[in-house]
Amino acid sequence: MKKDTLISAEALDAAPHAGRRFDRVLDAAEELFALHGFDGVTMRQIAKLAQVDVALPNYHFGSKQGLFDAVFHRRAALFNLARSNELDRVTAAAGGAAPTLEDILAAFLMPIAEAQLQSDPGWRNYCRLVAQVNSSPVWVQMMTQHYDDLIRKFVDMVAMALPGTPRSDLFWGYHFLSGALSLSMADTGRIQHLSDGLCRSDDYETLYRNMIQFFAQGFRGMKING
Amino acid sequence: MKKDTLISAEALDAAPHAGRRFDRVLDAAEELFALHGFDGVTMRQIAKLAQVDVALPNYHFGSKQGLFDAVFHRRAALFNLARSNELDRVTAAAGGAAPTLEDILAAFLMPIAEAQLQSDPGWRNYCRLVAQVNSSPVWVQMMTQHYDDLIRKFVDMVAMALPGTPRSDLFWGYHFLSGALSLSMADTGRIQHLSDGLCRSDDYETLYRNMIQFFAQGFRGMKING
DNA sequence: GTCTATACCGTGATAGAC
DNA sequence: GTCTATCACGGTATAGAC
Repeated sequence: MKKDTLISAEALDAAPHAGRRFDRVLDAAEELFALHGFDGVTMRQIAKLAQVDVALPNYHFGSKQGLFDAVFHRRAALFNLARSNELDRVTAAAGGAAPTLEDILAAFLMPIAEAQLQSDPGWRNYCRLVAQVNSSPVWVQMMTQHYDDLIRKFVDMVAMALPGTPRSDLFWGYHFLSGALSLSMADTGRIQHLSDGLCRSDDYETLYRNMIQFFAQGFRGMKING
Repeated sequence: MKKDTLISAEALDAAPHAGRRFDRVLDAAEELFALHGFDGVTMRQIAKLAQVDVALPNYHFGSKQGLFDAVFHRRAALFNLARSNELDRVTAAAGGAAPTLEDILAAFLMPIAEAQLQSDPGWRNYCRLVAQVNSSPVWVQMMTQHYDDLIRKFVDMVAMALPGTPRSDLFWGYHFLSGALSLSMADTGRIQHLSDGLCRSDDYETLYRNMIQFFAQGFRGMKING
């Protein structure tokens, strides 16, 4: 079996259940929550977009909160797996030595770039959702719930690539990376507008290529600090 | 007259109108919008927190949207002035030469650090609000409305400090900075939790000191790219 | 088991009376 | 400038159709 994408598309978009009411509700909720947040969306809007009855989302997911959780959960597992696998891959590829910062950053970021590059808007919507959750004092806990393990793994690998750098500095570095990544996932189009079209918001390749280089330099700069 | 803060506190927190119903509504709205976003807050909640009648916010601001705009607007002008002044100050201090990247970043960031360090929670709340607006596809336009001029000024100064770097790269660099800044303003406490307390979320001094160094390195790294 | 129609009850924004 | 009445809309429970 050929595997040409980091996130197996079959796992989700071409799933045997696709198109069924249950999944239409999830897709509709994902799209609307991504744009307007939890409170900006009503169950009635979701039901309408999914072309199902108002009561159906509640039947399947118990409550609005339950639906939101299900939406967030659905792709988190796939994201974690893809990114964790990539981190393992570069570790293995480096033999016994520590992988380069660039390789670690690429492993951490490229599954996200790939998700945003999909023609299907589902992953892009999910990314937007993550971005909003990550910036909200009341919703962040969903991030810690689903992504802490992966992030600790990432920080540990950066630590190996930069021996001697204080661990707290590495976490600050991750904080900066997380912010930049979060804003990139939000995909608001602001950078395109701000740069008068010089940077294209849908040019994810350039975005992430620059990001890897930029943050590798940033992390290396912390080593001097002491 | 002694001026010991970048943002004059008198301009707002000790204003002659403080404590009046009109201002109590703005303060209450700021606090609630900052935590829950536009749709996560009801006019009744705002009125209750401000200890005014439900109808008063509408009387003064026309609508919920009008109130939100007023809240966002109120501190934007002060922020812009403080940060723009700082940029001018480092330009002047450098004589004819270009200021260093570190000085430019400090001028851009320190007024925000200072805002978050205020004992009064108003500025911290406002920062959170900005962070959420900045990450939302439907609300970003408020950022461009209020902050584009300042950001272009910042990018122009970075361009002078890094001659030869492609302008698009500088905008990508700003995009990364904006993300990191945005997440810092969101002040969700995640970095503290993630680092097991190694980084304290309220340690704004360390945060911004690291940020200046980290991003100066990042920006310099783009020059190599070509 | 899967889904629809509908009813319930609380709450929202706002207009108009005071 | 303040308060109240109104009416639409919110999430959800339930009864029963397929």
